[in-house]
Amino acid sequence: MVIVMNLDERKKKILSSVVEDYIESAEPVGSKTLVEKYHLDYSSATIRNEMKLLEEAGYLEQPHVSAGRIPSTKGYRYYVDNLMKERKLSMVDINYIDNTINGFGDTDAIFEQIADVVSKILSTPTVITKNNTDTIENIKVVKISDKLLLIVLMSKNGTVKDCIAKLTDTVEDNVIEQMTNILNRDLAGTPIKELHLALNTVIMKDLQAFSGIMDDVVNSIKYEMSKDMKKLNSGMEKILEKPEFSDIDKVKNFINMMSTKEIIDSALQKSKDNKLSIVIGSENKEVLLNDYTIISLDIEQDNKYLGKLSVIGPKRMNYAKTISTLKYINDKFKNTLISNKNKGNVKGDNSEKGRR
Amino acid sequence: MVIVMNLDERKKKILSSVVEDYIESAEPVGSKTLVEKYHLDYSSATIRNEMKLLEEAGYLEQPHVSAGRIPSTKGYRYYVDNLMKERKLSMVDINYIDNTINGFGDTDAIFEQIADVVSKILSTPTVITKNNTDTIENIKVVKISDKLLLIVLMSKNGTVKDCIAKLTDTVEDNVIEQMTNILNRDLAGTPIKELHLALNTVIMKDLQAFSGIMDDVVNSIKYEMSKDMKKLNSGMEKILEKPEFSDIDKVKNFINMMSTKEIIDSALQKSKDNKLSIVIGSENKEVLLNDYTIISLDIEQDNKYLGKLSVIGPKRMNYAKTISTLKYINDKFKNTLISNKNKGNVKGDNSEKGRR
DNA sequence: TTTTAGCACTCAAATTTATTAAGTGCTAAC
DNA sequence: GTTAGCACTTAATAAATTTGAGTGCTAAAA
Repeated sequence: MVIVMNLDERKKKILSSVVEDYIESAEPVGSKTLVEKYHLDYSSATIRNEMKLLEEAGYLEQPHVSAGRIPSTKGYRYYVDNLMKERKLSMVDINYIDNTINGFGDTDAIFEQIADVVSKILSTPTVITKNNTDTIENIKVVKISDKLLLIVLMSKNGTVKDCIAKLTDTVEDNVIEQMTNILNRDLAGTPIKELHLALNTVIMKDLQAFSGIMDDVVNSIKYEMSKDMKKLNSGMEKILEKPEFSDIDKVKNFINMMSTKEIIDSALQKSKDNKLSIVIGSENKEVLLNDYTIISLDIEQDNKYLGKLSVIGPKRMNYAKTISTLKYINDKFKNTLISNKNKGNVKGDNSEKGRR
Repeated sequence: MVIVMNLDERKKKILSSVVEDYIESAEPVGSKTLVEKYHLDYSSATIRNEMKLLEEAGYLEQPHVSAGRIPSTKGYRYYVDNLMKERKLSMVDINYIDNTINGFGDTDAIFEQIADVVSKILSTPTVITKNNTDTIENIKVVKISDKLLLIVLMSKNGTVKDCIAKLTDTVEDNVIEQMTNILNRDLAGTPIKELHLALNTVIMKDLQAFSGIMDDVVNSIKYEMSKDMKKLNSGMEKILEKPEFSDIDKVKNFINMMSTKEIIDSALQKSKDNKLSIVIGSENKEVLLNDYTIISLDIEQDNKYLGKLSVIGPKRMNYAKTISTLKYINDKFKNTLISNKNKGNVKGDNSEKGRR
């Protein structure tokens, strides 16, 4: 679909240098800088001619005539697709991730930890979108005290979510059992995003008799499931330090945009096919996001799609580092977290060794 | 301790008008504005003389010689203590609160809802500090599946908190029972803030035998209890619109300050004696907070102290509205939320009526 | 044909200067 | 005690000036 120009080696080198310098410095890059800093064995005049051609081909832009060049969306795209070198995550970052994400708590808690860690490392807001195509597999209701029930929802993909229901009346054990059975019968297999609706139907159809208790239980479930379908993470403190946010209006617009669920929602729905999706600047249909890049990675486990981890920042973001961070998190996630299969196996291995 | 000047009626009226106008407009208030807007039956020259006296007495300050006056910390203090009229919360706000806070979820979830609502109404960041002098009353451990335990912690004050522990090995029912008994025996009465320490002791002393499972359980509890002892709430979007944040450095400093746990921590510990505490500007020992006011209200229920609800904003905050909002929340809280006694009573009343 | 030195030109950003308007303090009269 | 009137101060705004980074083009060199 997109026609990729054939760039000769020198042009590639120049483009890649401009992108990398601009990512680092946030200043338009001039011909002199390129020659000096990136040891291009040509005079600045030659580089200037090349840059002009690159601009005419749409890879670079010039904020104004007496400024250096900055990459265009097309330039970033070419860089990401063809020029960028994979880089390994630094040991500092690896250690930080390993020591911070501990796998305690329910799925949401772990997602939150991940978003936190990614924000810290990349100095960027991070959003986690949970998979709401996942379906309910099993519901348990546990009586904690006279008027407190604990409801545990387990999904097909193995995530766990629980909520507390405070009852207005006391309730008999056998009532709880009946209720649990009905809930399981009617709700098993329901996609989480349809749970809201399904609960209404269930109440109408089969749970009239329990209406007193059910209101409390159902409302608790609804509330728990409805909240933070998208988990927005701060990371704001650090992104504000970036030079693109030296303008107060940009700060406000960005913060507002990030708080507008609809914008973020629609932006994140794009990447359906690819596990790693990179949407740069004007590639994003939402105009307000045209100055930003969103990089998302599907989080999977045992080939089950659990959700999407997305990073939102200025187009001038460190693509290489972002991608390697996301990938590292995903690898870690696959092997250690939420499911305990592997953790169990490791222990199993140890005990076998011990046995001989 | 503080010497309160005797201000005559005219001075009081002027001071109160300056404070209220400045709270509304964020601009230094001049003598002419006062005469016109607040119908003071004197010429601007007279008002100027009075303002000069008020400044000399320390109630007002002048940003520069050709500007109007703004209230000093002492001026705000006098206003809050002596001049401010209590105002009722508007019906719009009351409805918003009533419709948004629903009482579902555990204590943390409800606190979060409250912080959210307060932020929205006051356009200000809101912090909730949980009472960590509360003690553990009862611990329940529920087996959800082979390798999943649900641990429910109930405190003396009636708050509930739960966490999920993922086990590395399967566990027998009777083991869970034994473990639960030991946990309850050893931990009942432990203050929540000492739980971390106490857990270590318990493991050392009585739970050696269960070490395999306990690690997971204990870590889960620890993690759950350690996180968000202070729940910081955003509300940032809206506070940024206020004119004091038109300077980008102030924005950054404020956001950084709010993210620095220690500062907020120490600032909130002040108000020990009073249920409603107001710390204005330089009354705050933390220098970074000298431009801000913190208003906190103890949240209580059945005379039990559950935590503190605090609002942080510029000195120029709407004191009357903030206070009435906090009070309304607290009243609501006392009667409806967390505990279900009242809710139960209401239903009971209904059924009695129905019975006749 | 490709590269480069050299120079005129452009334009944003920084700096300086001028203008404006809001508000005061003081004096002298009411 | 109050107030009209006026000189004075100063931040904010606008306008003018300077500076400097970087370009594009031309013509000569490789």
